[in-house]
Amino acid sequence: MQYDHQTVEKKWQKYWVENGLFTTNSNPKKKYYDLVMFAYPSGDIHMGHCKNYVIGDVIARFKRRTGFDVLHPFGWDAFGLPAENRAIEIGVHPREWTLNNITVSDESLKLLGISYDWEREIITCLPDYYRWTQWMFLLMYKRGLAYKKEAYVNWCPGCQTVLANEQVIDGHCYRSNCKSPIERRKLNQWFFKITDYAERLLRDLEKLSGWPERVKQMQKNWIGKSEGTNIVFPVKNSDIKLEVFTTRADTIFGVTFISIAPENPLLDHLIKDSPYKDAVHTYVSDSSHKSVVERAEKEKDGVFTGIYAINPINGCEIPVFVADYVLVEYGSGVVMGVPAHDSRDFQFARKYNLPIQVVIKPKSGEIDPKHMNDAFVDYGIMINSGEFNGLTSEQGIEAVTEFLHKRGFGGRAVNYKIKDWLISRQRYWGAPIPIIYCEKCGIVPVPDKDLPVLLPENIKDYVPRGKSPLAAVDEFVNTTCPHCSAPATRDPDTMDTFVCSSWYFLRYLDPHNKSEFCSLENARKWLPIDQYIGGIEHATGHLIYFRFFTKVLYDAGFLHVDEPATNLFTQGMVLRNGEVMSKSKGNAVPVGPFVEKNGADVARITILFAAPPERDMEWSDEGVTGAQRFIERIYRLIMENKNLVIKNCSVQPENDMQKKLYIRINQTVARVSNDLENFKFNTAIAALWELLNDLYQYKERDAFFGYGLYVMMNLLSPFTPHLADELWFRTGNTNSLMTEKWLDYDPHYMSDDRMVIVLQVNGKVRGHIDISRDADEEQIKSLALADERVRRHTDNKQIKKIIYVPGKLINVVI
RNA sequence: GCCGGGAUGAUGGAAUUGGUAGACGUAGCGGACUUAAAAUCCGCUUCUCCGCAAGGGGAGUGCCGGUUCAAGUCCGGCUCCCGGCACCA
Repeated sequence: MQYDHQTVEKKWQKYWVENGLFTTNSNPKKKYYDLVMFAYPSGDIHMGHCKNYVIGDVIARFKRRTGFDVLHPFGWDAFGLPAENRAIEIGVHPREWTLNNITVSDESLKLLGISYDWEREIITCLPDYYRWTQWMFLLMYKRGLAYKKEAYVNWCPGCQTVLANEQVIDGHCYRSNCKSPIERRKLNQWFFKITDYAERLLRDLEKLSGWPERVKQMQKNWIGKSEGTNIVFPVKNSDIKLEVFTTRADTIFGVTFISIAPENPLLDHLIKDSPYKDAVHTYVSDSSHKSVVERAEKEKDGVFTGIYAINPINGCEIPVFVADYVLVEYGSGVVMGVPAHDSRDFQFARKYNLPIQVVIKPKSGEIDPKHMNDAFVDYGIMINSGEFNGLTSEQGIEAVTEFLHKRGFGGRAVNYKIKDWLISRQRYWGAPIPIIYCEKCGIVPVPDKDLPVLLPENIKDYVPRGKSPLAAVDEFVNTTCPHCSAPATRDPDTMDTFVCSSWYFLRYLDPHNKSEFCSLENARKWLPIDQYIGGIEHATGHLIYFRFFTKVLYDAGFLHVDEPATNLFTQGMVLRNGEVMSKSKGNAVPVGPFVEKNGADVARITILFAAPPERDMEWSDEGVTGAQRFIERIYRLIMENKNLVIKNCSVQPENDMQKKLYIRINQTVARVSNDLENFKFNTAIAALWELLNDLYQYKERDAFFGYGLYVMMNLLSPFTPHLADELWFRTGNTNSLMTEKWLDYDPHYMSDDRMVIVLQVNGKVRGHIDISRDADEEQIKSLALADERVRRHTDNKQIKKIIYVPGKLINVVI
């Protein structure tokens, strides 16, 4: 009896859609928002992409059967560079390429039987969607969270555009087929002020108990909160004050120089009368030509500015250097140099023969300043520090900060590593920034009523040349000022696609709303996301951005929640031959042909059974073989016995064999239900496999056998929905299992009334006794001591004690 | 450097949180069915020692040590691997 997956799968896919089984109940009583990260349409999807979707689908199908109104939508993150690069290569319009990819990929998802509510599909490159992306920009602008500034930014020479910090990996472009070394350029760009939310983004991580610890830790590191002191160093013979940030105010007596970043805007003013002006300019110019990586890897160097600053704690004069190991964007872009207690400062001081003044000694022991090889960076006891001598570093930090604060030389300060989010991109295929520049009125936001600012379609040249291709489209750029109607120009840049993806989860809630991105009513119905599923690679990008957007919308009164997702699950990747599955590596398994040959349910089992879902899995032919056998064996067994299937077993088990099977059945219901709640799909399938093996072994064709078959097909439905529904149908039902309530188990038959007690002597297993569950401790002990194998080890020995773990084991200690 | 996570048979992986290590699958071996093969069904498979056998002993979850009647699981110290951040002052 051969299982004809092709016919069966098509039939049920059609049935599900025609009967609206994937359609969301728009008035949920008990809502469950099950969301997988949407996708970039870079071609047809392959099995590597599908793991995510299969996991989401299992959850959706399970939750529906346990009484939830499930929202399970999908969509496409459709703007972005690959489409544009394709356009440059082969001349097809990015829109056409993207929409084609979406069409074929949607088809593949349907072939796998993923239960998306297709009526809610969203595509970010369509004006209906991106008008709201633009609206989000304007909201940020109105709330003072979008601003334009001239700044040093990450420039990708490959993509010919700027990138956000989150898109620079080890000094290189994040795009896997670019990876160019990032350069620094000073450009006038739009930023989102995510730093205003740094503290809340950090603090609220505590609320996210349903998020993996790893992701929270990564976000914490990324936000990088650092508490310390701002210290003001007045400049000698000048009104300029240099402010530095330090976490080690206790080392202030050891400051022997100050370093300022070459890009620091204070610098020009500082050196305007200095005789060392030219040398400084040369140094600044040199370092501006170095890439981020080059600067990080070279030896620390700098140049004296000819300027001296005054240490506010003791009035000492100290030289000011320009040094490009100082980051302009962190703190104030000026640092105090304490060579004795900071490794970088130590190297710098050695190179330029600056004094190394020891002011902290270890809590036990001494430091010999003459023979130091490196800085002493640990906390210790303050020395050579005047009235502060003898304080511990912890006390010293407090005391010095307090001292300076009282005298107006600074005070407590907090710094974050996270930087404002640069969202301008000098590329075509994105949502245009809805801003107009007017000579008279300056920066003018496009009024809401004029949205969307349409991306022009008739563009001839996509090739990036350092500015947006839109700058060359006169019909687009030239407009009139919304304020004064004078001729004006549009911003030619488009937005980072991560802006589009920061709010997409809201559009699903109300995808056809023409007047709002989402009504508050719909937001209240569905938010927060109950389960979000996606890749770990988004930990410090998208997963921070969408939290940021949620908080801004909450503050503006558009949402009632300030965190988007209560639970997050990060799935592992799909590998083949040891490498991540991808089209470009040539190891991808395309969906269409695989499903044609083996079936969607085989694909689903292969993915789910190979490894726990959070771990990387290797796609192997052996895995496919196993999944195939699993499905065939179930089909055969149930079809051969289809007349025996019964929905409940009203009889009580009469013999041990029946009881054993009935217990197995109940245990399986419990195990599978529990595993489904905990993302343990591999062990859930293993439990089903055990039940299957037991059913094969069971020779009686009685009610318990028939019930076992019934339970089997029921529990299968989240994993292999086509097979399950087909069996359900063939055993006399006219509906889909999707609309059947999930099974309960009979609590009276969860375990045998007999138990197996493990017999140990000194912790070593020596035997077992099979005994009634009501047996008391004394009875068991005496049986254990009488056991032949136990006696072999206890005879002629003195028994010290006997440990009895109820229902489990007995350990005789000799 | 800092912060996470991990290491279990030939192999993917189980193990109710301290209580029979190796569930389930794959591969391999053997058996049944078959003229034969495939498929299917049924068994065996951590290493090692004693035994013709039934059976019995010993060791074993990266390494070393500890706690405990009992450790893959807890504690201390390492080794290696993977991931994140990294000139953050």
